[in-house]
Formats: sequence, structure tokens, C-alpha cells
Amino acid sequence: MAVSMHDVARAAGVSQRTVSNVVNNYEFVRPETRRRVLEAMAALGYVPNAAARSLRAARTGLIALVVPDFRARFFADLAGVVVREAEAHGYTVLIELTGSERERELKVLGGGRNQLTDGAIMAALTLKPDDGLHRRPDYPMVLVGDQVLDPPVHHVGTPNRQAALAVVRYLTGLGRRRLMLLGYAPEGKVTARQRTQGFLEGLAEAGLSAHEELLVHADWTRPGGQQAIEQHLDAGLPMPDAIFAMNDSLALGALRGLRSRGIRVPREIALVGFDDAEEARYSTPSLTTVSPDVNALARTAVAMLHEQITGKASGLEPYILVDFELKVRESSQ
Amino acid sequence: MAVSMHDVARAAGVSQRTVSNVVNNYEFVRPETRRRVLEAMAALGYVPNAAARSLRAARTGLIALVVPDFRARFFADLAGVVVREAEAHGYTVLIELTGSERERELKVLGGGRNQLTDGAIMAALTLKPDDGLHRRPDYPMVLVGDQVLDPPVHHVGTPNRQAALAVVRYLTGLGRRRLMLLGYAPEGKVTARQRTQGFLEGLAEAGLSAHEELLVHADWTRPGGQQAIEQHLDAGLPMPDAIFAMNDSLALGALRGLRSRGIRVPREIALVGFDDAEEARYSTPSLTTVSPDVNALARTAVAMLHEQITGKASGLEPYILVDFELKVRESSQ
DNA sequence: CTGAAAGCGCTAACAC
DNA sequence: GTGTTAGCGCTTTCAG
Repeated sequence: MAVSMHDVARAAGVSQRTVSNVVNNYEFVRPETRRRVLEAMAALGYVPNAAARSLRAARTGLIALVVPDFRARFFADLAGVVVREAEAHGYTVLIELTGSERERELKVLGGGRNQLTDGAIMAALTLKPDDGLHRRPDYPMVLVGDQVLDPPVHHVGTPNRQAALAVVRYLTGLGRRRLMLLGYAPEGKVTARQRTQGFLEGLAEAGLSAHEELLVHADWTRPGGQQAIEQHLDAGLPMPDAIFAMNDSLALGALRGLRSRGIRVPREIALVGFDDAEEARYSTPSLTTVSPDVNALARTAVAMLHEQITGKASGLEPYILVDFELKVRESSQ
Repeated sequence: MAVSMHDVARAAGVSQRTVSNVVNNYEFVRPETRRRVLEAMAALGYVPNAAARSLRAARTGLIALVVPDFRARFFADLAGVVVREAEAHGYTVLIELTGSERERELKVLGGGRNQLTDGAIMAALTLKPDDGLHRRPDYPMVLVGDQVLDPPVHHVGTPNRQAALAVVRYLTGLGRRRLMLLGYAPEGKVTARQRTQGFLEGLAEAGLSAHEELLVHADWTRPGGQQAIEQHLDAGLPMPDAIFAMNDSLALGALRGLRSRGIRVPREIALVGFDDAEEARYSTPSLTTVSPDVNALARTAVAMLHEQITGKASGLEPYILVDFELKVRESSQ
């Protein structure tokens, strides 16, 4: 067995209570006593036991970060900031990788593993509004990305509609007139719908109408983007003079497709993505893209969760959209 | 308070012991009793309390994965497999991001946070051999990547020397004669030294001698690679006909540098990286690179750690090198 | 300012 | 097969 408070207490000639006071930085301990206890702790190599503390305190100091996969740069970034931020609030982060499996996301709604965590920050990809009913109501939770549940849950996201609108304004401002929306998915996730909405609003604003053939379905992946573009071009469908891709993977795939057909970017077609993935900076040409403020996203999520856990009166709205920035790079100018 | 075993026991009209038996799938419980208990659990919404269990069992079921940063694709991949594999062994993974800070890596050696974890898998970047002394000897630990500690710790890695050797054999086999080693760092990490060793062995084997001016120092990053190459070229130093970069970031940076100076890859210079980062597949030209078997790496690490934690007689060596593969792509042929 | 003592929820001897 | 029971190490009332 490891050394316990009791052992330290005996060694220092004080009661366990006093040791606890020292460990928890209770103010009113005589300096001399504190010193003795600290010495005993060091001598014995005392390490507090987290399990016992949790058991007693009814909180574990652990929060779960539930994401599909760290290979998506966005989630890797998110994890970094969440871990840092959580630490500042006294939490340790426990990772749950869902691989975009519905089963696993549902499990989190039910309170996760064995009351192991005090709450969860989740990027849900597969949940549907109805799933909100499966939620254990007393389990603190914050959704990152899209609001997908119906009895709505605390949530922090990117203003998809506004960002898409900003993209269209930017492109039409450059004089582009035939805009393609790549990754169109009217039946799909909220994300897709919101971005589509912004896109269409932007067109309307510029007095343009949406060409149905320029709303192009595609898997939100590189191969998806490449294929869709190649098919579109090979089918002799109307050429756009600008493409807004639903995410950077799509955009980079499209870039490949365009190149393979000898079309120059941005000369003939301007290209804009979404997410500001690392590759966006390093592709040739580098990719103009919407950069969500991941930092703010993570900070806000942790703060929201902390409030729920501690039950403090919240200064925060239960639903927050953070900033974004349109990073203009070579692919559009 | 949440509902406890006691509550369930009362509701089912059995003793707490029996509930425990059911929860832990103890074999010898009468089916009828089991059913009753299960029903009571469902009715009350019982969830076992992890803290209590840990306290009692003196293990938490948590293991720490300690890595610098998930933005490096290698670690993102690693995390994915480790989490999956850990789950199969009944562990949950807790993330510790070090940001390559020595302080944080040292803390892990000391046993991590409050006996919260049963052990750790760490990719140490900043530790020096002497730091091995700081290690808490009874804290199970597996190093991934390089063996850096002196009283050696269980470890699983990539055969750096052999891989570098394979690269050189491949390049000389293609008829290349003036090989540059990019990212040379003789005073640096073991990784660097091992790869350098393999590189030099390969040259010797081919009857070539190492040109000192072709051992090029550089930060192991994209900008580092680009700068180093541009400086080298602009200084009029001897042109290589092949470059082996210590990692893919360097290689991709170099690619940019070469392109900016109008040098064609692979026609004039063949380029090989190390790590098989995702971008390596999507660059133009795509990058030939050494692909470590991350799956095997992670599986082995978890298995090793599990053995240490359970104290089972080990079938595994305490030091294991996993496979690698040379992924030949456009940049070298 | 410090001691004594009561559990938090669970596991695992030990009985029967 | 099931009940009794003793803690695991800690926080926290309650007394001094």
C-alpha cells in the first residue's frame, strides 16, 4: 500500500485532520506545524489518493472530451486547448474517441462511464434531435460544433451561416458570378444546412440566383471533392468561376481535380474552403478558408461545463457562437 | 447522492454482496436472483461508482497517454490506436499533453497526477538519460519512440537505424550518388543519431563517402526544411541528387524550397521523408517516406503496460522494435 | 488552530 | 449461493 495521510500524521506527530488541512492549503495552520507536516510528506513520499478524494467529494475532477478522431486537425487543435483550459480550472481530461459511431455518442448522453467524469464536452456527429431524450439530465454536458439535440443542450459553435455569407460576399466582391457550392447536402447535418443557407443568402444579396447544377453533392473528403469536380467537368456541366467547398478536405480534393483537368486556380476558378486545416496553408496554391476561433471555442466550452458542474449561476448564455476569420490566401486572388 | 449498491440490494431484497456479485458477473448467482437484482438496478438507474471501486481495488482502470501534441499526425494516429487497444484491455485513456515541455515529462516519471492512473505510455521528447533516476520505480511505464532513459524503461520504437539504412539502399539502388541528410543533429536526440548512423552505414555499404556539406542542420519543421535548402542552394554548395529528410515536415519544406529554386523533384533530386504524415500522401509530388507501423506500436505499448500493471510474467521483451515500410511515391521515382 | 470520528460506495475475506 | 463485515484514504462535521 502507498503511504496515506495517516502515516504522514503519525510521522509528523499531528492528527490526520491537520495533514488534510496542509494538503488542501487550509489557511489556518500554524506555520511551524505546516512545515513539520510538509517535511513528513516529503520524507515518506506521500501522494494523495485521487480515488479516495473523489469518493468523498463526489466529484472526480475528470472531464471527458468526446471527439470522433484526432486525425482531423480541427479536433487535434481543440484537444490541445481544452486540455490546457481544463487544467486551469483544475480538471484532467479523459479522452473518448467515437470514430463517429452513433453507439458511442449515445453512451455519452447516458452519463459516460461509471460516473467517472464530472461532465463531458462532445463534438457529436451522428446524433439526431430525438436523441436528446436519452440524455441523463443531471450529467453536465457541452456540445461543440453543431447543436443537434432537441431539448437543447449547452452548446458552443461556429456561425456557419454568417461565415458562408461572408465567403459569398467576398467572392462576389471579387467579381465572381457563377458560384458552386461543393458538398451540398440538403438532407444532411445542421452544419451543411446552415452553410447552404448562408451561401444562398449571399447569392440573393448579390442579385444572383442559385444554379441548381452548381449545388454539387460530394463526400466531405478529399477523394469526394476530387471525384465530384472531375465528374462535373467531364459531364460538360456549366463551369463555375468560384467554388465554395463545405470544408478544406473537399476543397483540396477539388484542387487536385481541377489541376488534373488543366484548370488554373484562382485564375479561372477561385476556391474557398472551411476549417483552416493545416494543409490549407501548405497546398499550392495555398487555400483561402474560413478559420473558426478554436481557442475561443475550447475556452468557452470548458467554462460552460465548469459552470454546470459547480452549479454556479451562469454569466454565460447556454448557446454561444464564437468568432471566425476569413483567411484569404492564394487560391482566391 | 446517486443510488448505491445498498439501495439496489434493499429494493431487490438481497444483500449488498449479491448485488456486487451480479455487477461483477460473478458466476454463481442463481438466475432468478440475478434477474431480480438486474431489474432493481434498471428501475433505480444504478450506475457503479468508479471512485469507490478504485479506492477499494487499488487500481483506477485509467492509463495516461503522454504526448507532445496531437497536431503531429503521428501522435494523433497513436492516440487512436492506444484508446481502442486500451479499451480492449479494460482501461480508459487519460490524456496528458506536454507541449514538449521538460517539466511535464518529468512529472510523469514521478508517477503522474495523484495516483490517478495505473500507468503511463509516454512519447518523451525532452528527457535525458539521467532523468531516469527521477522515475518512481513502481509506476508502470512504457516509452514510445525513443529509449531515452538510462536505467532503461520498457520501450517500443521504430528501428530508426534500419529504416534509414533501407532508405539509403533504396536511393543508391536508384543510382543516386550524392545523398544529402537533412535535419542532421549529431548532438541531438537518439532518433537523430540512429537515423544518421543508418544513413552513414548505407553510404559506406554503397562505397560512397559522406560529404560533410551534405549533412545539413535544420529545424525539424517545414520552415526549417525550406530555409535550410534555400540557403544551401543559394550558397552554391554542392548539389545532391537525393535528399533523405529526418521527417516529413522537413521533407515537405524542402520540397517548397526546391520548387522555389526551380529544381525538379524527382528528376534532379529524389526526396524521401520519415513518418508517413498524411500530407505526404497529398503533396505534389507525393512523398516517398518511411511509414512506421503505428498500429503495432500502440498495440505493443498497451500490452506491455498491461503486463506491468497486472504484474504478470511477461512474454514480451522489455524493448521492442516494430516494423516499418518504405512507402515509395512520386518524389523518388 | 487541532483532534476524534463518521462515513463516501465498493470489494473481498469470512461465515453459514 | 448468499449474508456480514471490515476497511480502502480521504473530507468534514463537531468539539474542544
